[in-house]
Amino acid sequence: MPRMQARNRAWWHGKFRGYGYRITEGRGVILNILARASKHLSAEDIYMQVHLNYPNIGLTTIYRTLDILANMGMVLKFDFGDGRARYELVGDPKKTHHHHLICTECNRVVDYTEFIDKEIKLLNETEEGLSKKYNFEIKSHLIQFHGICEKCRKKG
Amino acid sequence: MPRMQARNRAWWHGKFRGYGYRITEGRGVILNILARASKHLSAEDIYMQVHLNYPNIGLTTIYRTLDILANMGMVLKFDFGDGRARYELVGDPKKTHHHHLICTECNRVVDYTEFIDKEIKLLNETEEGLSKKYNFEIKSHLIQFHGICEKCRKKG
DNA sequence: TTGATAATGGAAACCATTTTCATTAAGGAG
DNA sequence: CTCCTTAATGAAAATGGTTTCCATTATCAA
Repeated sequence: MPRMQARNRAWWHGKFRGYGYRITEGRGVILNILARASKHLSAEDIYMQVHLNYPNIGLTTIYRTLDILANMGMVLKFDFGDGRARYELVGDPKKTHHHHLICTECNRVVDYTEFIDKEIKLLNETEEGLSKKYNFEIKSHLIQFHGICEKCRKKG
Repeated sequence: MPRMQARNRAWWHGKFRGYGYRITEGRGVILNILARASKHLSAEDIYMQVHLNYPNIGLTTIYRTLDILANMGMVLKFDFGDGRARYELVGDPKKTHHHHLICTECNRVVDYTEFIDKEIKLLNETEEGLSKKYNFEIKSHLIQFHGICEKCRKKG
């Protein structure tokens, strides 16, 4: 693997440095793929894309990188019920805050951003109330709706 | 395993019949344990309790029963992030509707029922809107808050 | 440039869950 | 109640996503 050029500092270098992590080519590649797709990728999805251009980067590195990214809050990890975790890069909260509609038959996932304003308001109130009552430091929330998607409804 | 007495019909027999499932001792035992605990049990938790009095009921049966219970809507299946699914018997919605606060450090789970009224209202509106817009038949929702619990905060 | 050590990859381990398959038992028909 | 079809079961094996191990490589502070 070629040596990283220390010259061009990518947007994510600062954050990595702040956490004491080293800057490596593999991490950059994974972040770029996440940034390009930005939604719903499984570890293997990422691995396959990485492998096209960097066949010597292993699946283990994908998992390890996703793990530290999740710990840094740079990616969100989801479970849509199909036995593999999915990862999304966290972007500008105002633009990208969304939740998921998950089809329990075909596992299709629809992102929605509607009704988010009201939702955020309620969530903030709830978080505040819960934090006080249970002395819980709330870091994030998860909202999903489960049901049958359009295509599966038509099928049967 | 002794033959089931057909005489005393337990509360769940009707539902099972309706779905074409047979009434077996193992299923009754599992349902009783779920009804007694009613929260957060993993398949193995249930297996261990079952095993005390019914050592010939296998883990496979636990999984299979939980699966059909979930399909019938009699139990909810949760993922609290520790790699094993948890199951809760569904009770009277008005009494038992609750969501979870999950500690990302120790995996402790707190149930909360506060703020549920407002939440339900918003949820209903959102579900209605989403159903129309995406032609999605919404069956259920999942709300979780993640953070650090009281004990872990004190630890440091 | 160098040295300490973090990061890596490949293989093996892990472990919750599912599948297989031979056996048992539920429950409708008679 | 008895018979018979077939759903349900248990033990063992398989599965498959994720993690661990460990020897090697590469980052980066000095």
